[in-house]
Parts: sequence; structure tokens; C-alpha cells
Amino acid sequence: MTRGVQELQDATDLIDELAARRLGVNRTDLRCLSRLTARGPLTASELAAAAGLTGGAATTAIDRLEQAGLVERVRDTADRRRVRVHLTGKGRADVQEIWGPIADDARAELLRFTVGELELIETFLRRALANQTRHAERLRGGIAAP
Amino acid sequence: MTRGVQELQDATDLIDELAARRLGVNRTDLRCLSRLTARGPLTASELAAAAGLTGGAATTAIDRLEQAGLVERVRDTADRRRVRVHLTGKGRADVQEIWGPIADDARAELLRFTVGELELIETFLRRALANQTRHAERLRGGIAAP
DNA sequence: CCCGATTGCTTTGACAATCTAACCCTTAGA
DNA sequence: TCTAAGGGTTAGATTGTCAAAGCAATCGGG
Repeated sequence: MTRGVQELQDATDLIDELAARRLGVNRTDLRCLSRLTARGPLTASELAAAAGLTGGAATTAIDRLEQAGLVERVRDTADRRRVRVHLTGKGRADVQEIWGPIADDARAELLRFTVGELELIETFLRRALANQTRHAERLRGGIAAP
Repeated sequence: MTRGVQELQDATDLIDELAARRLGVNRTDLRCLSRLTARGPLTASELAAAAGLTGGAATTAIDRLEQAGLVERVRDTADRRRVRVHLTGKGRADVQEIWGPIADDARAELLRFTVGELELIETFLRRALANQTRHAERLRGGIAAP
């Protein structure tokens, strides 16, 4: 069971790796793409925070993504210090081509479960998340044992 | 739901990050430790394959782990080209201190479900894994659309 | 209105980790 | 014994990150 979750993580990780290779970018850049897709256009610093990067790293990541034609920099007209980063048409299309079918199939699979079953699965996921969060807290603090 | 899985992944990722920091190693080294814990002593090349590293990278990763006192190199007496890498007592203890409580709590949580419920969750995880695996295959090949 | 402080992004230099390609040393086979 | 192949380590180049300094643009008190 715990193994099942682990295998799922590994498989997802593999997909990320393959997706990055196909897009011709690295994992960090892919994470940026993912955030942009999920949350829409962001400023450089928002993107940095969302992807867990420092400003400098974000700048070069955006450089690479722009080079690859996946995102565009647009200077904010109101505050011209700001740079808004948004996906290009190609960026959106490429993301869709990779993750669209995965999301579609996932939705289709979920439809095979009843509402009650889905609630149970949701409960399982929620408890698992609570567990992980609690232990993350333990590891963050200096506490060695519970 | 898909979001639930995503959040779980992120939380696990955070735990890995914190664990690595606490052990004073990087994420790659942590992955090596994890494989050694799961599968027991491995040769350098087996470990490289298990962790998705090239030979050279594996050598330096083992160097760092040995430096940190977490693993030991043992030359195979039968075939003296081989080097078996295994956890030291300290390595085993540190791994246990970090992941032991997490695994214990996870087991305890699972006991709150009935056998039937657990089977359902297992089904969910199995289908999700099948999905990811299938799409990994799609991305590996040159196929653009399904 | 103007000048210092602040904010947002980029650039720079140092550093860490990886990969590829050589290079031992050991083993197996002719 | 001599040669070829296997297992691991080393060397040089590349890549990606961070911290700190730099450059514009904006804000706010006098």
C-alpha cells in the first residue's frame, strides 16, 4: 500500500523527466511551466516564489524558456519594473499535448468509481497528507523523536 | 482528487528535502540511501542503475555518503573488481530515525480502514499507476497524440 | 518638486553536481 | 601467457544554482 503510493510517485517522476526531455528543457524549467499553467501569468518574482527559486535562478530559467519559445516576457505598463511571464501559444500547445491526455484519462478513470468510493479515496488521501505534513513539521523543528 | 494526489506528492517532496538537510547530504545521495535501505547492499553499478546515475556520478555520491559516515565500501572477496556498498550502523540508525515514525504512523492510519476499503484504495492506486505508466510509454516513444 | 529609500529584475563570479571519456585493475577464455 | 571484457575510479567540460552587487523604476517625506 505504502509501496503503491511510492510507485505512483516514481512513475510521475518518470513522466516529468520524459516531458522535460521532450520539451528540451530541464526539470526546473518544467516546474516553472507547470506553475504558469496552473496559475496563469506571473511576475518574475512570483514565479520564483512559486517554483522555489532565488531571483537569479528564476531569471535564467525564464531566459531558457523564452529561448525555447515556450514563454514570453511582457513589461508591465503600469509598473515598468515588473515583468510578467506568460505562456506563448506554442507553450500552451506543448503543455496540452503532454498533460492533456493524462488528465483526460485520469478523469475517465475516476468516473468508474461511485461517489461513495471517491469520498473514501479522498479520505485516504487527506489522512496521508496530514501524516506527511505532521512529520514534515517534526523534521523542520529540531525534534529528533516524536 | 487529482489535486489531492498532487498535494501528497508535494508534501513527500518536502519531507525528502528536510531529511536530506538533516542528514547533511543532497537529494541524489538521499535517493541512494533510500535504495540501499529498500534493497540491501548493492554493488556500485547496481546502485547507479537503481538511482538513475552514471558510473562517475555514483562514485562521487558514494564518496560523499562514505564521508558522512552513512555507508561503507567493501571489496567483494570473490570478485575483487566489485565494490559492495552497504549502510553503516549510523546510516541505518539515521534512516530509521527519520522514516521509522512516518512508516509507523502510516501503518496505524491504514488500520483504521476495513479490509474492503483498503482493497478499494489499492485498486485506485493500481489504476492510477497503470495510467501514468501508459503515458510514460507514450512520451518515451515518438508518438505525439494517443 | 526632488532626492533618498525601496522594489523588481538582471548580471556576475563562485561553487556544486553531473556527464562523457579516458584509465586502471581484475577476471575469464583461447 | 596473452588478450578481451567487465567493474570501478578519475579528469575535463558542461550545466545549474546561489549570493551579492548592479541597474531602473517607483514611492514618499520634506
